[in-house]
Amino acid sequence: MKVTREQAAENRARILKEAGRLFRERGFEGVSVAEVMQAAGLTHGGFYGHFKSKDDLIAQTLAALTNGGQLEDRDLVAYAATYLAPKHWRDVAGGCAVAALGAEASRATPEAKAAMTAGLRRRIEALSRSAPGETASAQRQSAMASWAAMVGAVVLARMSDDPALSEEVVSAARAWIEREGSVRP
Amino acid sequence: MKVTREQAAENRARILKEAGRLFRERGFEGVSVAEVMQAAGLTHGGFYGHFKSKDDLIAQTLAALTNGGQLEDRDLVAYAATYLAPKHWRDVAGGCAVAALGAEASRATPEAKAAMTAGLRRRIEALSRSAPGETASAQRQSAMASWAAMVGAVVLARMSDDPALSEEVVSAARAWIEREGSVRP
DNA sequence: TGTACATCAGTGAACGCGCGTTCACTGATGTAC
DNA sequence: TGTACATCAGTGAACGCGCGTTCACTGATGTAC
Repeated sequence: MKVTREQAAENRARILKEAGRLFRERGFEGVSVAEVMQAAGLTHGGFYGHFKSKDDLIAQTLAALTNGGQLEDRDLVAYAATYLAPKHWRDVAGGCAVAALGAEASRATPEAKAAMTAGLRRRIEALSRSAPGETASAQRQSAMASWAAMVGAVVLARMSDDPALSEEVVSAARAWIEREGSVRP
Repeated sequence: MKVTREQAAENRARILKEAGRLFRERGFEGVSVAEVMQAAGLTHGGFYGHFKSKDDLIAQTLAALTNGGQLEDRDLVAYAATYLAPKHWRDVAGGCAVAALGAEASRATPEAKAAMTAGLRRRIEALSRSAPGETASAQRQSAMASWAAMVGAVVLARMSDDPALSEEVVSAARAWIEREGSVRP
């Protein structure tokens, strides 16, 4: 049964949204095309009308997750507080795509890596504006180091099976970023 | 054909070693049991004489990678310089298991997570000894934040398809850790 | 030390299953008149 | 505006393949005497 062009576009968007949740939750290879389609309320056969292949879906999902919408123009320290809060780092399916899929994306197709690289550039530029430092270059350096600490802290916190240790790690990263952000050298 | 007990132990060790390389390079689901056995110079049928299942192999590989041998008792700043050097972060198959498999390990079995948690504790304790800070607690906090920044920087550097950007990120993290390590607050 | 045999590490064929992908079909949409 | 038909988004059965795992078998090892 055919469907409105508008409806088809909505379906495609829903596929991407559900793929984003499922991939972050279980990884690219832990989710089948059929599962994504079912989550979007469709059957698996229609998938190839929207995407060339599963690899294509992966690349487009990453592009949507890391380059969709505009970045909140928030202060670096405030951003770190949100990013490192339990509400964010415990929410694997709804949280940062880099922390959940960064390592896997580096082994994915060139298209997937390109999407992640573009997202990384955007994030660095957004954080640089409020990062500590005398020069633009110093600000950029702070932004990159802070971003690395945030991503790493979430990876470590999720990897730990001890909630107290997880909390210690994200708190340590938050404190470090706050200290750098308030005390300008 | 049977084989010396000693030879069997060597075979088992070789399976773990090859699994470690392959898993870091391609992820848990990107490597088959048969590939691991072939890399170890054996056939796939013998696998279940050494391990209960593929999940068991994953857990034991992670345990061997993160808890095997003793940690180099090096200075935090020196350790960061090595960890963030191109020679290390570009070597996915031979490099840090946390940066390569941390996110995937958090979705793996409880045994796998337990191995990673134990490794995390060891690493934090080792780095704490030379980390900056007035008190043991402050040192521990520095060690955790530095470790998060190292892991995150390597994840980001590998994710980027632009070598210049990758280099920028690891250098920024290195500079940050060095600055904290030399200027005691 | 030498012999006889039970043990068991490793082999390779075979299994059932779920995966990504294809394809003939359906029927509502949207266009041409 | 109304009708006739081509289009094409979505369906569901089917495909070939590679995977994790099992199992009957082999033959060198290691033990009991």
